[in-house]
Amino acid sequence: MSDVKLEDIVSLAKRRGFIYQGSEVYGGLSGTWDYGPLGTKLKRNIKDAWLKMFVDGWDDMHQVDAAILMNKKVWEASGHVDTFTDPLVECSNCKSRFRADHLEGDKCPNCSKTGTLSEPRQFNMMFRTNVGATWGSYENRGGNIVSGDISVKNQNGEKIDGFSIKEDRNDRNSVMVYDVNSVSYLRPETAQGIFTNYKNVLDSFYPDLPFGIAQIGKAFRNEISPRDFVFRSREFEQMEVEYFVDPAKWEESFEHWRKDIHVFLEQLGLDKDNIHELEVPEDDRAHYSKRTIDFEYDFPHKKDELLGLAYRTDFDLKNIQENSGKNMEYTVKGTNEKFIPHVIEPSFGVERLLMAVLSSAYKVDEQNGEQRVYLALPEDLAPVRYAVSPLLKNKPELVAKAREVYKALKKKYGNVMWDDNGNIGKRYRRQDEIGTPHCVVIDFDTLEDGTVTIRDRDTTEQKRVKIEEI
RNA sequence: GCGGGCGUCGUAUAAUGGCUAAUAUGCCUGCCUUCCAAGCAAGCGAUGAGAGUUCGAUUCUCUCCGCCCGCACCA
Repeated sequence: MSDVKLEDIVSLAKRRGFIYQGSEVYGGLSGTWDYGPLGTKLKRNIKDAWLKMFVDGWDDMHQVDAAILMNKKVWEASGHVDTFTDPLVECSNCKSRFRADHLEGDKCPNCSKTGTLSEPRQFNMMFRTNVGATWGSYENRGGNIVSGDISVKNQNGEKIDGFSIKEDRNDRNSVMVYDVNSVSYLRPETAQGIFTNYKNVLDSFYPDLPFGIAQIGKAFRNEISPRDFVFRSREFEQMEVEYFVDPAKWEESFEHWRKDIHVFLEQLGLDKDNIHELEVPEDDRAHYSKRTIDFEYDFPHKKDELLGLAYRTDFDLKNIQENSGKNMEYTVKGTNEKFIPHVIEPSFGVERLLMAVLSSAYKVDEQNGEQRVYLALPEDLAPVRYAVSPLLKNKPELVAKAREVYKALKKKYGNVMWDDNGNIGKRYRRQDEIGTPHCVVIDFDTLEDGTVTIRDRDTTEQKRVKIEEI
């Protein structure tokens, strides 16, 4: 288990400019987090590592970047509009909640009253409207009105469930209803942006099977209770691949992915002992999946899902073919064999990886009798790779030389920070906390022989090297 | 969503129905400092938002917002 406290991570993330509460100046917005300069860099490095490994590192991988807003039909065909809900019911008497499919009859299992169970569902799609809201009426069920817990009729008198609805405070029988025809959903997964472009990529490249289409992008879910820092939020970033395979060979590719995922996680510095594979049983799998492995990680809050690997069959392409009328078949070159490819889908959450990286890198040790906190980030992930300091900042010749070294390193590596704050010990501690692997210090010897000291974050040891050798 | 707890400088804590809301750290300016949070001096910085009670509210009450914990949920 992780022995780092979540609050320590949150505090450091805030203090050092990794992650801030979303909309903080206005009191925040539940389930949103903003990334500060270092958090943005760390996130970028994680995404780069992923691209390097799975897109650049695999053959026949094609990256796309689809629009977040998509035609409504995408989500109707994918099954999300119908099934992407939590089938909960609530007792209007005792307020307890239950899964609708676990109940028998209309008796509340908690307080035993009958006829008190509502007909709610939590709609997990987020959406935006293209035009302003209109006013409509709803069937008042009595008691407290809860958004998502009432039904709304559209202009044709048909019941529409699940939309977030705002009460008119002046008239409790009137609510604001969004015009259904103007709705476009915020994608709850990036996958559909890939499937909808499958045909386009085929037309441009016609890659041999197996091949993959990769995408990194934001996704949105109307989570009931965002929780555990950035672990579960309403807006998050996914890195997904749809890997198209011959249905007869899906297991081979599945296994390939499974292995590479472990390699990747190790590269991020995650401890093998904290990573657990969970074979998801049929009952818990998504509606499209024939096999799913959840990769779980020992987070500070608890063991929880880090990413998923799913065999998605031909569910999506088949749906698209049926709903769009367009042919999604793949023709094997040479044999002219035709079939709809099946799909292996590894799905990574950037924030979850970031949280795992932070919590595994968070270390506390003792230096000269004092507690030291440092982030043992892998070199490629560290937001700052080199910090450059003059040993003393009131000696112009040292400062000038240090500036020179800084400029050269900055040009070479990019993520290099100038630091002349306080004294040298303070700088080391500060750089430790943001996970800078190397501190370069220019002293009087540098002026003589062109060598500098490089101090290592994890061991605190220093050695002298020529400037050019860095 | 329900129930419980909480919300004070960037961070970590203290205190208070009435005095300039304190301490450490941080940040900033200057001095000093020849390698692991040294020192001196000056400065910056907070009661989540709104309403109510009150002569007076950061403190009491209510609503909202947010965070944490439990339940539930997370195809």
